[in-house]
Amino acid sequence: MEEVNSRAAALLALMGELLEISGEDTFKVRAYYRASEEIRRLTRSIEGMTEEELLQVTGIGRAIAKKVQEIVRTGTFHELEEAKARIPSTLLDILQLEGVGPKTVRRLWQKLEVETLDDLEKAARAHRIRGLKGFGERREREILEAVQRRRTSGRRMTRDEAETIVRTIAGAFEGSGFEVAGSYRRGKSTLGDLDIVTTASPSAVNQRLRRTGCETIEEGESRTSVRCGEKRVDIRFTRREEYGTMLIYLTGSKNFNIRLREIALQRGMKLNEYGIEEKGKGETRRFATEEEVFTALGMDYIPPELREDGGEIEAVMAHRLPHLLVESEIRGDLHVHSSWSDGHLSLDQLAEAGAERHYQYLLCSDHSSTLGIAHGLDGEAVRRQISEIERVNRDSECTLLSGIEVDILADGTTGLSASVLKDLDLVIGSVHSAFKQDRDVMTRRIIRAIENEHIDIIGHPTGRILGQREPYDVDMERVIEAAKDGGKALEINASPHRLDLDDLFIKEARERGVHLSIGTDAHSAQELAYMRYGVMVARRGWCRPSDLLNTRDIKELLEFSR
DNA sequence: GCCGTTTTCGGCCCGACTGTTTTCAGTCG
Repeated sequence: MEEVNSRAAALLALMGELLEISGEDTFKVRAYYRASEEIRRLTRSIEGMTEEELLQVTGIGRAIAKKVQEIVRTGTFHELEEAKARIPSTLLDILQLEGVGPKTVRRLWQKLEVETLDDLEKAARAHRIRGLKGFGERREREILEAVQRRRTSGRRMTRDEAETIVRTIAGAFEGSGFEVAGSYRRGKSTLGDLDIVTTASPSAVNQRLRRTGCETIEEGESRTSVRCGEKRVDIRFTRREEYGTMLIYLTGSKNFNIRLREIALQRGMKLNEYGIEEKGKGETRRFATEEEVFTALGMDYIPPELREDGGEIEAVMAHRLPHLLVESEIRGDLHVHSSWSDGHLSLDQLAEAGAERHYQYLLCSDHSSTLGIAHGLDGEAVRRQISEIERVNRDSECTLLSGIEVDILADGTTGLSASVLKDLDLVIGSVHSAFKQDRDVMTRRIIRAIENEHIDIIGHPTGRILGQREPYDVDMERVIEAAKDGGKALEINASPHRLDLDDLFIKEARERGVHLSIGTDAHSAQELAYMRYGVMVARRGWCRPSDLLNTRDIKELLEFSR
């Protein structure tokens, strides 16, 4: 959120990592991680917060409150600077390796003077690691492999990449059900690995997995891990009558599980992935569904997308969890391209594809002509497209709305003139050039577009492309404020390569009452199905149906643009 | 380092799996 908040969150997390390597008490380490997470999620700026106000935030006590204030004043805090002087920061790269934790990092550093990935690779190749007590040949080889994997990949998966892997291994579960849990089920935009729960028999699955071409990492009766195309997949076997607790456990998040188990303890129960044990009774109650588990804990059901320990537990206790948007409430897609610019479908085919998805409308939003590569439309082409859309709409179940995705030029003006834009049903303004502008220039550029009376929606507001391009430097705080003042909408771009806005900004915009719209940015009929990703991140941002323009019927929608 | 309808001190989520262990520490989720 606020720049200073993310800085403080990063520094507190860094402190946690350094303390881990120093061999500090794990509870102290956890306290830093917890405080970091809380500050990252905070919607107000820590700048100007008093110590007493900071203490109101759960997970922040006297000591961390003072450090936070020191960060606001000086940009860092002295314990952190001391720790950094003591511990080489390059050790953090080693800590990130698969199978390498803080104790290992510390020993490699102190015994073998390993400080960098290069040092580690050399030590492994020279067989110096196997000489350490507690390490063997095998461990040395695994460390070396982890270093090499880091060098070749390490990038997180997009959701469509994850789905490809799921399709590859689905055959191994044939006959029995399986469900992808973990961050996938929580609707995260990118995924580090995949977690699968199944009631299938371990031996059958293990045997079939070997034929999928995935490499086995470990194999057991209750858990098996494989690597498919460099990505790790963890599979947990469970009995049908324990499915509910196992699914909760494997869906996470980790912090959510910790909170849930703490709540169970407070109520005299012990929760694990097999069930709930009433304290002192020694007898475990089992649950086939998640709903039953939440009920047993005295809670309403919490949808997976909210399970981040980001306020949902407090909300559910107060019975104030929002009714989240579901995909069937979406009445249309508010960002699609046709063959008039760089899309694959004609206007007739678009209308047909929309009707197949039972949509009332599709916003046809081709590029404007300033974007050369995309064969954009000029004013003349826009006029011809409008009359062509009128023709298509005469006998189509799904109405095409006339629109454009107009470039927001470097100075904040638009790539098409007002005389063209005024005749369109809805106008999306997007940044497609000059990404390197500094924060203030970029922010003012986008705000100028928001203030343009003809622009209704800001497309992919931060410009990120997952795993490829960082967001441009923009103060979303100010953009959200401007969108609120101007009554304009911010887009949730549902392309799995963008998912922009992200969930935290969605949540903030929603809380401030800013309109949001979901657009798939589809260039083909299949890509209209990206809507599910958009709904997923909207749910992660706590969106109710009324927060989205897409749930309006066509008449209400057009009122928005007036 | 944080926290309190058990507690202002003494707890802090819980279990699977691995390697090199002769009884368990480290890592992971």
